[in-house]
Amino acid sequence: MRKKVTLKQLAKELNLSISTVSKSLKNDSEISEKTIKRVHELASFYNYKPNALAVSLKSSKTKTIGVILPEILNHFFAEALFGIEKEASENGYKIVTCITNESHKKEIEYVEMLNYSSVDGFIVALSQETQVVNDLSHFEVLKRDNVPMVMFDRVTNDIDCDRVIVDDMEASKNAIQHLINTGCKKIAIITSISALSVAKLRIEGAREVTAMNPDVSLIELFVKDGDDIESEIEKFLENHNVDAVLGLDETSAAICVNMSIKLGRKIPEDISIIGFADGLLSQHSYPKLTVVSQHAKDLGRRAAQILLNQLINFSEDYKTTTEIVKTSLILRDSTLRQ
Amino acid sequence: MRKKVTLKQLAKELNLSISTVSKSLKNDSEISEKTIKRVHELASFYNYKPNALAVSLKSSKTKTIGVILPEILNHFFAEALFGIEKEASENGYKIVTCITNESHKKEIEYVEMLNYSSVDGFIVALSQETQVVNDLSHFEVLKRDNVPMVMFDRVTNDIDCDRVIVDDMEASKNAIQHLINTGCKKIAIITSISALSVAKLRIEGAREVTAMNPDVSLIELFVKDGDDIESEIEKFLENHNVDAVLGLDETSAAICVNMSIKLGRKIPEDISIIGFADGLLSQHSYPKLTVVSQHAKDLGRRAAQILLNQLINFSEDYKTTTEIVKTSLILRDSTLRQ
DNA sequence: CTGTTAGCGCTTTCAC
DNA sequence: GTGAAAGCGCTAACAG
Repeated sequence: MRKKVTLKQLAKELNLSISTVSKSLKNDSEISEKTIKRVHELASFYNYKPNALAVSLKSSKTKTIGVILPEILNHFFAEALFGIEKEASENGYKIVTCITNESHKKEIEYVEMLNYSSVDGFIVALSQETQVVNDLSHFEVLKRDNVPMVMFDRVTNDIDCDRVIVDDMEASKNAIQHLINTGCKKIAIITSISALSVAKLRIEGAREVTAMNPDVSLIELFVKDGDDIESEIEKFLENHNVDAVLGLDETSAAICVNMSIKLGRKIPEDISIIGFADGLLSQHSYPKLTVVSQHAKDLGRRAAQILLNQLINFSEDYKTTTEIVKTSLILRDSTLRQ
Repeated sequence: MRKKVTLKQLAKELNLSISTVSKSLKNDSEISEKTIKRVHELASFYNYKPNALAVSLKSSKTKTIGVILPEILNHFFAEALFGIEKEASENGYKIVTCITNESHKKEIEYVEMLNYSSVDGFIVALSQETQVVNDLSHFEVLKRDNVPMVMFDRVTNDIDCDRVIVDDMEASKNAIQHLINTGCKKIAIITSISALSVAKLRIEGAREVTAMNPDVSLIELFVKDGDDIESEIEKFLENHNVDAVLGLDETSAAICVNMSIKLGRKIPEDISIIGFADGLLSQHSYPKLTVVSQHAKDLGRRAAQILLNQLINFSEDYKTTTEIVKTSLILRDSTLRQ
């Protein structure tokens, strides 16, 4: 099928040895100007490109990063992937993308598939199932083999690796504090992802701030997987006359906006809404949603930078870091009282 | 850093030759039961896995597909990627994902990067710039080398390869016809991607149907790259008292909904809206948007299936096909008169 | 300045 | 039943 020019063929045609051709292509000072020129000319005539596989086998570097994501339809991860891909490609690395669909089993399969030896390192966000069952043996194997790895967003402290996260607790505190500052007294937090590490931190932050404000009450709605989110939220909003909602994930937040409108609640006069969301969803909702931006693209970029740094300047006694990317509250018209 | 067990080491430890070990692991009938057992035991003790690079170099198959996408933040492509990844991984293939960001130059770089020889085949959706300048030489090189390739959604007829597309013209016709059937007389088509092949087909379809209905008028708004889409659309809706809009891309459609509300137009009493959109955006807009679904996931899956079929049963005289995936109009509450 | 050689880890043919 | 040897395409140490 595909027949590609090799050093061997160039060498034969030029009546040179393979190694001379190889060195010439690298403009090795050992080789005469004239030979270098001849070699380059024939090489570009045939559009010669070294076989990446052979180079990798020799050098045991693939210039490839394995990226393991729980989802891709979620805008957060799409954006993170975008950041990772950008950083990687700018540094001459490719990425192979694996989507676990929140499955622990698939995560294990992917890690095993990529470890032999098609990638130089990993960037991973844990699947929901992995976080629930808390079985990390597949990553322990990687660490034992000293494979560079950085986790982002969905991380664990049980594996010693670099981490890039958002300060979810702080972000949540700020959001709740902002609601309190603008006069809200009866605040709801709503989410369908309460099992995730990130959601737990957001919940904790919300509780902490409300605990410090005795005149403010906090009501929590955790929609279970499989429940009909829309109707659960609608019911909840009907039964609890809250004056503010913090949606802990994009979907919950967007649904809160729509259901409030449906129930005839005026935003922001009757109800203030903030969401953890970055996506188009919130930019194009009406009214536009005030959001806690997690800067997913930056998270991804940063994770890639840290990994690339490890790949390029590897040293035996590497110290692991946890980097916290700042979130920000992006105020958008009219989901908040002034 | 990473020290992996090789056949060589197993062979040494077992006092066997490399080839015997290799055959044993494949349960070759030439080898004695006893040896096979010993080998398997030691192999699983060391958790031996063959080095993928070496296998690939030998077989010149990488079990990897190169996926070249113009964007990933666009839900359509995220969904297509999801479909591709799913199909690929179910068949033991990995994907390397490249995002051109609509740049022709990056597209060329990626194709060259992957062609030597890290992927077995390509799945590509052309970048906007490539469609505009219509320079396809990088793909011609691939075809000359007989590299399996399938294009989807953003395709060209100038390269002889498999294609998976949506019948954009038909879809557009159906949408416009639906608007006409529900009594709309002054219809607008709005888009910010008028340069793309897909948009051109949608425009053509709309024109064709309206031409056949003399009492219906069609008004077109093509927002240029770089313009402020929101205000352009707002201005347009203010100046043209249309009773229906077909948004040719998700963003345009969502903005039409929001701007109509902002301008006090009642949906669907004053204005009916349909959009080419699959995303959460439309599912969670309020009122929910009626959409032409492009079934992006199926497009991706199908593209992958066709490519995998080529990779697995390759024959010299392969006939190229263009497959058309059906679209469907998904009616959602209240953006359309009944 | 150029060539020989060994080797990355594996598969496969051919001897023994 | 088992092993030696060649080769995938490349790099690099070492000879000449």
